Amino acid sequence: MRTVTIADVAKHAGVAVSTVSYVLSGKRAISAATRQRVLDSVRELGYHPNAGARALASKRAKVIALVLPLRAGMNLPVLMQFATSVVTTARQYDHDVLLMTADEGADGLHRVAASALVDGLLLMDVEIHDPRVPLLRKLAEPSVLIGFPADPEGLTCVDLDFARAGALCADHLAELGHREIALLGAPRVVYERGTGFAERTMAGFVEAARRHGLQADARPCEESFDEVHAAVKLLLDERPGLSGLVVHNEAATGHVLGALRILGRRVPEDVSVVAICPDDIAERASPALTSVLIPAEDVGRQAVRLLMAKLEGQAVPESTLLEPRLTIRESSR
Amino acid sequence: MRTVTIADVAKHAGVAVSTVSYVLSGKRAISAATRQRVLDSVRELGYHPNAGARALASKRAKVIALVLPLRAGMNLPVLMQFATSVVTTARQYDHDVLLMTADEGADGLHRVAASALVDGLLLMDVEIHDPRVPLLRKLAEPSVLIGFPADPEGLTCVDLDFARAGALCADHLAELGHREIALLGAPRVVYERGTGFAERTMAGFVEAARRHGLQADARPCEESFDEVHAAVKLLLDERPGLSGLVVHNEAATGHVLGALRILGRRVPEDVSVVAICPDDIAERASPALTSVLIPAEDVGRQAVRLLMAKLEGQAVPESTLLEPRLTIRESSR
DNA sequence: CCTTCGCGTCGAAGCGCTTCGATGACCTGC
DNA sequence: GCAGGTCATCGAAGCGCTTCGACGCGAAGG
Repeated sequence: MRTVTIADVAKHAGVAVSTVSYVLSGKRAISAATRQRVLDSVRELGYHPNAGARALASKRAKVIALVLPLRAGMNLPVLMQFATSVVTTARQYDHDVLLMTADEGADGLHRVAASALVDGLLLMDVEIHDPRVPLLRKLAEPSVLIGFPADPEGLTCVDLDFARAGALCADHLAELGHREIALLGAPRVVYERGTGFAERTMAGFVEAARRHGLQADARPCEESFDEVHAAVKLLLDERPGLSGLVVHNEAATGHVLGALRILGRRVPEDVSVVAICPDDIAERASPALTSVLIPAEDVGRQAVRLLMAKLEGQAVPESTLLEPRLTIRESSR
Repeated sequence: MRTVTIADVAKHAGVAVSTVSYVLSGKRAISAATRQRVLDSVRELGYHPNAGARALASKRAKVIALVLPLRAGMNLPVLMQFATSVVTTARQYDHDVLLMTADEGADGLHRVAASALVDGLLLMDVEIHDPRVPLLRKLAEPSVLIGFPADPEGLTCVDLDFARAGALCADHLAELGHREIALLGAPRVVYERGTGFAERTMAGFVEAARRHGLQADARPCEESFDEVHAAVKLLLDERPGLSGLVVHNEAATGHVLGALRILGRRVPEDVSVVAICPDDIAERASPALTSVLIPAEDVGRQAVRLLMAKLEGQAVPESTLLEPRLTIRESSR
């Protein structure tokens, strides 16, 4: 069973090859009658354009690269949600997604761009001093970054507004009347790496707390139960008056609740807890956690949209910050 | 800056286009001198073959599709590890990976195959009665499945030997002298969906326990703390003599430990716990869990190898089962 | 009535690569 | 010294598609 080509369709419909092409791309007017005849033939023969040929002739592969970090300390469920939404959104624009891991590094980006395998790049988990950023500027390949490097000048970046997220948590706790609050963040290594989002959350939190005149405290937090337990214990020992706790560390969220239980603090009676995490985790915890969700889907969708706009040659804003949303559940009062 | 083509390289090296092609593919003998000259030109000009043109002419895109499920109840970290190892291994064979989500369904498979976007398919999380399987047979596109459908006849399937994994746990507990043991599995929905691996683990466990003359019990297990707590409590109430517990549910693993702690059972003094999960989770738990690891990386690597072999036209075994490995840590004695 | 225009369609020229058959140059052995 | 055989290289024919310019035709305009 030889594969069906555009020539087969043309013959079957009794038109020229170019006519079929124009029907399919809509780049020239075609009479309704002809269009219908062609479309029928396409369906009947089960025609699918050959991707390579199309890419070669049109210089558009209809594929974008998704560069995932896949390294320690990352938040897998969020990453996954994100990847899903990227794929889904890309498909809506009739594009496919090539998966790349960051360990191919800059060479990898160069390779896929130079070989015209992809039309654009989507980089996740961009760091403050990301070695890929300078290359990106050189390549002049359309790209969108998730996260912010130190100097976003001339790039297109999307992210949740983490500063606002941190602030939102502090606002919420302040509103409830708490006077002493703290934030438990990502593992130390994440800060050392200079990943922007973790720092920005802390900064937003501290700043908002200061504005409200609260006593606040923000520190990294490792992910094993024992370390979480130790950290929570230390915190409670040092700050007896502490009554509000923000957790921005998915893996640790459950452990924090466990540690509080063991340390004899009730949630929310003794300590109010607010998490920054996806909704499903917050809902599954017990008690269900008041949370600021990380809108991975929105970010993915938005990133793809921006990239598509760039592929069309449209101008797009340099930075897009997505507004966080607080959902109140059982863990805060 | 026009992009460099093979013709540019040919001119620069003073040879024919076909000679450059043969140097690069190694499909015909080329004198050492010429080869070197061509290679130098390639480097100097920074030449990267155009993927579309190559695909068109050679009928090989050097891209494989990775079809991920991305639905509820899946084990994200494992999935991620798996995806990483697939990408890495594929790159070793000079192939790239196109990411597809299962919700594109059979149409999606058909599309990428018919458009020659990819040379082969890697399907994850195959179910017993998977709607994609019949299509796969029709397509005659080289493919490898992770997991086993009801009838693997004529397909190529790879998976961890879950029956052995379950058995290994039972063996281990029997050896330690436990007489009453139980297995807490995946959420009920996973069994209802007919995902093979969960069932096979249970079967292997039960069978091995029977062989050792142990009293055994295997049940599904949800993933919220409350439900896990309830399930563990019920189990201990019903089976006071229970002293060995196997957990085959990543999300629940931590909660089981928490529940036992709350219910006043020490691990491993009162109850020995064995988990079936990736090593990092087992190590991070406290106490560190004796575990059978899910070798996601091996599975990914093996799957890609098999697919590449098929692309070369080689015959490959219908089914490949990867041997599980038990690592003894602190949670069992 | 003839020119002009726009619409719908066609033919052909590539896009950059692989691959097949052909062509020399050079060696071997009788 | 020449037929036969290698070895290295070349030229050209596609692969299946897009796109540009051209063309025929009926409608509109003078």
